[in-house]
Amino acid sequence: MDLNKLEQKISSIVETANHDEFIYELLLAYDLPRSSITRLKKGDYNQSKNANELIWKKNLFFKVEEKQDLHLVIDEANNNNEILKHHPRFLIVTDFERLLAVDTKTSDSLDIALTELSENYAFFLPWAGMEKTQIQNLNLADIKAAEKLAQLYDIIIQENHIESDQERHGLNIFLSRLLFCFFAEDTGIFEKGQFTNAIASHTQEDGSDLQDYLITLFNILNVKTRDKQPKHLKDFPYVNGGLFAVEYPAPRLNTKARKIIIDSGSLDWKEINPDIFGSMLQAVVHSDQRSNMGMHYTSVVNIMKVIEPLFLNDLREQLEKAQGSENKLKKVLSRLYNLRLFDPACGSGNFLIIAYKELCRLEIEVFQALQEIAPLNWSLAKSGLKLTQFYGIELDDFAHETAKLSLWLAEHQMNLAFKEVFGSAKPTLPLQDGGNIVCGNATRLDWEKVCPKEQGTEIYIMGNPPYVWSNDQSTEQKLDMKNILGDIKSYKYLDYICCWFRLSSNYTTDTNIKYAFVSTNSITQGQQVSIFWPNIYSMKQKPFFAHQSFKWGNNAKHNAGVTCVIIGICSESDINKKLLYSNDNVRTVKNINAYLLPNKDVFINKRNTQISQLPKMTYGNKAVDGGNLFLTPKEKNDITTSSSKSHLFIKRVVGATEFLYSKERWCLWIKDAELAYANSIPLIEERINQTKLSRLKSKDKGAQLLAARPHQFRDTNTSLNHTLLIPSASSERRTHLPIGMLDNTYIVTNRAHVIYDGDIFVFSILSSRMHLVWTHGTAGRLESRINYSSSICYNNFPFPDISEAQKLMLEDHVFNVLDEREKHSEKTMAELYDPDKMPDGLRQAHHEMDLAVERCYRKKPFTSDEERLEYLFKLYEEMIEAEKKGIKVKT
DNA sequence: GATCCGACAGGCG
DNA sequence: CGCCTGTCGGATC
Repeated sequence: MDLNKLEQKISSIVETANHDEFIYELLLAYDLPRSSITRLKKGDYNQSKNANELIWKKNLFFKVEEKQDLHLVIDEANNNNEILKHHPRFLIVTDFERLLAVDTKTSDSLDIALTELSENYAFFLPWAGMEKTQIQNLNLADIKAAEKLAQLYDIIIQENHIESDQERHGLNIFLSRLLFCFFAEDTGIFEKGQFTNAIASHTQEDGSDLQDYLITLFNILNVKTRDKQPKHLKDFPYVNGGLFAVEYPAPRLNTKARKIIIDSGSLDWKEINPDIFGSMLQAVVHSDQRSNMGMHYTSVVNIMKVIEPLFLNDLREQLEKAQGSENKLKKVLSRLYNLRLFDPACGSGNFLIIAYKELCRLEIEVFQALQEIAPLNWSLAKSGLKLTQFYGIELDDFAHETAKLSLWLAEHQMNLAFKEVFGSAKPTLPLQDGGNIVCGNATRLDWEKVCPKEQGTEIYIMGNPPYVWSNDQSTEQKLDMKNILGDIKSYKYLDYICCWFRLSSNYTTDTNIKYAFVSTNSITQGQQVSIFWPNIYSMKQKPFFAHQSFKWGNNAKHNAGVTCVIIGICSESDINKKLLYSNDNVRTVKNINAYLLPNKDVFINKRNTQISQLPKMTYGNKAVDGGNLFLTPKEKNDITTSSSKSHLFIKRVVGATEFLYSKERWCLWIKDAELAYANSIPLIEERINQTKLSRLKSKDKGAQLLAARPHQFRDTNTSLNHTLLIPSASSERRTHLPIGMLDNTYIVTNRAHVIYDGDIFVFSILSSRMHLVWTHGTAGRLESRINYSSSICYNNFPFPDISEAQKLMLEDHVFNVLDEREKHSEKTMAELYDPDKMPDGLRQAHHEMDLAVERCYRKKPFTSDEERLEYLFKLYEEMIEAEKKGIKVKT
């Protein structure tokens, strides 16, 4: 929804629409379906029997009332069950002079002159699917400005030949300067409206001389003294500051572009949030990102989660302790001025901007405290914070220009805040040196050149670097990985973000510098942990605070689908306390390990044999068939009715979904010797051919080789008797892993792990709380789901050697659990193991089985999952030690 | 030959 | 559109 257009439409409705059409036009403006509105007009949808009234289920109650007081009318409607039973979202009454409205969901109300309706368009945005909770933290000024810019950008691209990097860079600079001017004329840097008024009155309507005009103007902004120029140019103040220092071309512009520029003057630029706006702008110049504007910018909430524990809380504490002491307060000031903040993946600079604003607020507090105790010395408060304290690296040229610009805008906003408190502030113009934002690849630049470690400074590194897992890394990124992480064994399994952790640790070595990043949680789970983190630990660096997994979220229309963690790292010797955050909880813990658990440091390595006396677990059968070897019940039926012998080649197939939700699925399962016969059935032959084609098309060499036997899955494993099944990905909410026990007629796919013909008692181990706790602690995750693995989770699971008698006893419990499941054979496994719906009998059977399994470890019962995990980690280490020495652990 | 993972992806209410 | 929960097969060792 284009908010600028919406606002315009509403204002024209108010001006021109006749009274009968008013409400329908209004609904149309919010993009409600035209056909529904037509039927509403005809009366089909109108639930009201009264004249001058309209009730549209779930959407609207509308009444025209020209005699009574509108307040009484709307209150009455809001208490009228005949109206409310249709659940209208909005109640609106009007006499076409004033308009009153109530949002029945939020109880917000509106009481305005009808002419003010367009300014209040946001009130009815829920009609367009935008809830107030969504809009609340979202500045509509940002969206509207970004939309305007997008329109302008599109015209410039059409009218100008922009292809080379240099041309693109020129355009980026131009947009950045234009933005500055809009902002400047709305916030007192220029005269109010000076920029757009000058364009309106001194350039041709067709836009033909606008290009030259802007080039001239931008040049003048860089000149300190003017004389010969005409007055309308001379009146602009001297800006400088690098923004206008170098002469760049301006693009050709046309009538429409000129109009957009002039119209932009009426937007609310002073309401712009430089942090978020920058991210939206980025989407303007990358048209592929338009649909998800700002998907990857970090929300202010998450930025605070990084900077507060990293340095802000410490500064606040110091300020608290300094209250009443001029000396101590002066120390806080000098500490503020010696801070250096460095974001090596800064995007459009939102971390730096938020940090800058927070430091300014702190500085204001310090000055207030100083004025209180020594008013004579501190009557003239003058901010000493400088943009040059902020450092950044950004790959994208436009984003890096935006970051520089946004820092200036933030500086001006903070100057205004300063002025509000102290009555005066340093002048914004001429612009001072900006932030040290470098455009380039952070993995290839020398960070010490970007942000030199000067004596007496206190440096913090922070940000939200890019997450790219191995399969998605570009050739370029793979090269970066090799350069930064190449010395680490199996580094190719790591996420791209590890480059930033490595480089930060290198930068931080032998200093008291601290760093913290928002990261994908996958580097703290599964296989990446033991590949990556020992390298950081060996540099004597450790996490000193961490946020456990939380779902990524910001105000973008479409959020990125990823679950994040935040990790703060510094030299071990600099840590005095460790804070572990989970959701809204904080606790001080003795240790934060690389899994971000409050346990001792462990690294669970992949291994391909079992550390305990347990049978081999493998992966289910992988098809790599483009879907052609799988059959729905209907497809299976089509084949079996076409040929009487075809059922010989069809088997029931089970992956995680089929197992958990009792879904029926079949597959072709053909032995080499039967191939000729199978091929004689046309429906089967067709599928085999399609499989071959699909395999030949694959980028993967292994898949291409498989094209030689397209009648089969890549793997062809089955059991003689029974199969234990563990879903590879499954919900983390369950209190027990849903383990399957299948007979030998089933084929299991690679969506599940399997133990073929293993001892029955193993079922009890896999189902146990002990194993679940271990799994939660060590396995990889799909977001927050369990991504079970054999080489990390199962093969490393410590379980004592037990006697035959104990095995028999565990088996009894297994049959107990299976019996309990059988009692509810109509239910799916997902229902049975839903923590809210689990039948009592099954829960009890599992509980007894848990106790039996736990007695294998020790006599004393476990009292908490933390205790269980601690015990398992300890036993794991002992078993690894013992294995090295070639002995067995006594349990 | 074996397998871990997804700035996800698909279904449902 | 937000919530819930696991497909499929590439990239890696």
